[in-house]
Amino acid sequence: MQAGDAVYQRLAEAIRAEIEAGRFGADGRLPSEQSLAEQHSVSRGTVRNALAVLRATGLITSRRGTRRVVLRTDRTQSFHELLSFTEWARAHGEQPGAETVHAHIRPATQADIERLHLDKGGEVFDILRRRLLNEKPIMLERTLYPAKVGRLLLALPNDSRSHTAALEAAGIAFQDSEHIIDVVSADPTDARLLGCPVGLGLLRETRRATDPTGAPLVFSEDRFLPGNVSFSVHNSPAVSSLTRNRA
Amino acid sequence: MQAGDAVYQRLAEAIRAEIEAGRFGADGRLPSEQSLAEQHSVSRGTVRNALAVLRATGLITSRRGTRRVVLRTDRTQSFHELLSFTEWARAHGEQPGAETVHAHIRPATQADIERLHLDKGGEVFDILRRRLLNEKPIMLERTLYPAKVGRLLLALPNDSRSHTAALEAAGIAFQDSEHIIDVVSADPTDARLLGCPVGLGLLRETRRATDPTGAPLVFSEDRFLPGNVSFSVHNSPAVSSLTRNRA
DNA sequence: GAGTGGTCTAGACCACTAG
DNA sequence: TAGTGGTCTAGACCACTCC
Repeated sequence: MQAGDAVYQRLAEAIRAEIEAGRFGADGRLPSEQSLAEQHSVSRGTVRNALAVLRATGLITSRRGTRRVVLRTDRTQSFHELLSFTEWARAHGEQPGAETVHAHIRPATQADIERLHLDKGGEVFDILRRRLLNEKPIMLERTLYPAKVGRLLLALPNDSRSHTAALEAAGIAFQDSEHIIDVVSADPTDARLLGCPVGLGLLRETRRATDPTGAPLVFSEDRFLPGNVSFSVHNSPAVSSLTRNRA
Repeated sequence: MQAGDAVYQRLAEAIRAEIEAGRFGADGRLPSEQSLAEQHSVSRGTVRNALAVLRATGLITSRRGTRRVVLRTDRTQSFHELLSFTEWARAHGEQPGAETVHAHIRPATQADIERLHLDKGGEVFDILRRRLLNEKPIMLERTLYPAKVGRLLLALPNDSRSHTAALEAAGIAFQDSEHIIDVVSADPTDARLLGCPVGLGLLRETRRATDPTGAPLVFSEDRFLPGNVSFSVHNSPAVSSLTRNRA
């Protein structure tokens, strides 16, 4: 949503907007770095920083000798939409919903201590929510916040509000996130709350987000009913963010 | 495997090796950009290029005001390991295997034409392989190559050799890849070849790789038996390569 | 041969962290 | 206040694409 302060971030946003508006057409060629630099009165280095952002998301190509080419003109997803189910659903023009199954502060287990880098004897804010899309349940979300973060959330009355947005408004900065994607078999709780048979294969996304110091802000595990969502990743040799792991 | 020609790529590799060797310790602080530049007799810009590579893979942090910190010391995965099942398995010290179910050149369907950007009336090299890990079947791999690429592969006698490695040896350059991950229900063919019940939820990875001009080199769909592999992605606000999609 | 993106340099200023 | 990474500039040379 908010454009960054840096010139290259604002420039990236401007170019992205032009691409989405079809300014260069699908398969269109972008202006040269040189001319973009002149048009926006910045140096070539700044233009390159901006284009690197778009390159990393697979929006444009990059190849020595020829102009950059537009690969897609569709809306791209922000980092925030990846962390917030609510923002993601809204951006897709769908009606997000949430029903809290439970939400309470409890002592951290050994696993929690490791996942959230807590001190021994720490507490966590443990939330289980059933997520709806257009009033149909599609996902079960188990979220753990360090108690310090959780207490901020407990002050919020509204169940349907985005936790992520609320935390950002409170000055909590999300810096990095690590996502693990695999399949898990529906247990009796999943089956009851999602209305599916026990043993059905659910798409699972386990996620941990950290603040700029590397301190974990949230650990969560989402289980999606099959056929509702997929995840996609763009990769190039220079920056490879996806890894395949042995389970 | 082969380090790139660029100074920053070789430097990134050198620093990565030092990290993996535990040179700075887990949670250790890296030398400043300034001192790295002096040590390696390069400019700070080149050092920053190198560190950006490590940053993108989640190996090190990046935060204004403080030294960079090592996040992980474990082996990182190369772009090639993401494209080649064989290389990936070997890197994990496991025994990869492949049994070809079928492999033939056939006319492209309409779907193939779109996926591989073929001309009307084009042909594809269609391969179905059962993949083994330590002699146990774990994945079914349906691969489509444009006939032009496929003919290169047909010249190879050995079934167990990595197709990706063979193509690279033949001068084919992989530039970008797009991966889509979701769950799919095992059909009768999957069940028979993987030895699982029909309807079991399989982890599916659909992948398309392109050459530097953006021309598709391969389209493939892998279906993994649950519990064998997972995928992980590292994301940060500046470069967000993961997206969640509505199926 | 002209134009393009990839790489590298050298220097500058700023925002932020930490002692 | 000193040190650090983030950003921006200006200029250079090269590898590559395409005419």
